[in-house]
Amino acid sequence: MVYSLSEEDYLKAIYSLYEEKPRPIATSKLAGYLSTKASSVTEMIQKLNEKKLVIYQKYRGVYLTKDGENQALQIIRKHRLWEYFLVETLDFKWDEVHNIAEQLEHIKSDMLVDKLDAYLDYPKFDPHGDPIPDKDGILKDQHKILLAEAAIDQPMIIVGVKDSSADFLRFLEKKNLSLGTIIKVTEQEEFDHSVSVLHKNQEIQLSAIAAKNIYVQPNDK
Amino acid sequence: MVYSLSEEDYLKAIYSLYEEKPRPIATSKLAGYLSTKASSVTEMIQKLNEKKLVIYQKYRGVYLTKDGENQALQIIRKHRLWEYFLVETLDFKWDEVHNIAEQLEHIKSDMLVDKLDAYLDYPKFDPHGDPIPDKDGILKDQHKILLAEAAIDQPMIIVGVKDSSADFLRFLEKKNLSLGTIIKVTEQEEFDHSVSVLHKNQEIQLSAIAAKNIYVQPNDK
DNA sequence: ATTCTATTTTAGGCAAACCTAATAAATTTT
DNA sequence: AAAATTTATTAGGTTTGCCTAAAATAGAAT
Repeated sequence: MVYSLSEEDYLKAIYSLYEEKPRPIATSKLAGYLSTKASSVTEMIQKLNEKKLVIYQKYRGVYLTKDGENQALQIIRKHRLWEYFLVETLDFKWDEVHNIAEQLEHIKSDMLVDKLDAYLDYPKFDPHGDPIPDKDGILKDQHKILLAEAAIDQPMIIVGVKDSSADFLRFLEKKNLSLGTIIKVTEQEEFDHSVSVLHKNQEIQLSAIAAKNIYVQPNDK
Repeated sequence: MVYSLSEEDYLKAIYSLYEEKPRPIATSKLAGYLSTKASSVTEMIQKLNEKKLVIYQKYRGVYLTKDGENQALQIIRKHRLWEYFLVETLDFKWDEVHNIAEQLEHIKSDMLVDKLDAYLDYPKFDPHGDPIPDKDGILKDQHKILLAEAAIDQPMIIVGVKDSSADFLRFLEKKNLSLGTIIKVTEQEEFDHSVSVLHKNQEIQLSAIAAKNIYVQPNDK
């Protein structure tokens, strides 16, 4: 089955929303997330309900069926693969890719997704550190933690950011930190919770605020 | 200004149509090309006329304004860049890329086009041998000729095909011929106009029909 | 020059997705 | 538990892009 751009946006939105908040998603939550009106949401989820992509009961919110979830995962897969492509292949910055990926995720071609995936060498995480679902919709889980919580002297790899504002990404660039950078916490300051990290024999100072916005993962595997 | 998917399709169609047939394009020509009805075409070109992208006069057909032509060229630029990307980077076959590029050409991001162009190293021709307009909409002209018309013993490079059916492309593959292959005509048969070409010390026989569907260019550049 | 034919335009509708305003249901407050 | 408030749904419109059928025009044939 092939779905409209709007239908795809709704499926993705529902999935995204219940990663944090619990299922059934309220109509108003969706309307807020999609910058649309509650009445438009009601209309659309009724349609998706008929297509058996969601379970919807009047006044009780909505959640995805297995089928709807698979669809959502495939869209998210495409979104994140394209983000990875934009950053790794075309040299975009982390914060520039979202809008473009929002468009690219709707391109319909299984072959394209497969070939892109292969070309990128089957990446497991996108540039923001979020996992990329595989062909079957399976997500590798992340084990990512905040740099602020990393143990001293353990080699870590930067896998993403929590704050993906242009300001923060520029800040990281200035400090020579980016996706894939391998660092080691050498010191944690008691009084302001700032940290010192070592990167290629260079000592870098990061405030608590910065350290709480960088995701890292133990560098083994 | 940003235009709808349909508007873009119409602009591109008008441009494509008057590469062959003369300007003003008839409503029915456009309808045929776009697989839509004449009444729909009338409606749309009236809208494009108001937006000053085309000049339209009742019953007398339509042609592009300078602005409309620039828009069309930018869409064609995107289409052909993406085709080049799909074939060169993702290893698609020539005949598989058109539908996907039809979708990708509508992605809106100047930066994406620039970066893609740079990544591909500013290609001048797409995999079918058609020229890719540059940022300013300038087309390099091709000097491509049919293999059937190539002089004997002059090294030529395959730059495209006229027939891009799956059948023909498979045929070429079987003969070990593809985009960029360098060949030399060694013999032209008088009686059936078939040709013999040399490719890496291998003699290949091609019928007149085949030779009339392969575009080549002198291999100097 | 008039008639015939083919093309084009206009008129009137339809579906998708959105909107505002009115109503209905659920939830919270008293 | 009733009233008040918040949230959700329905009703009725709008826009975009398509369609069919009817009317208008242009071009060809007599």
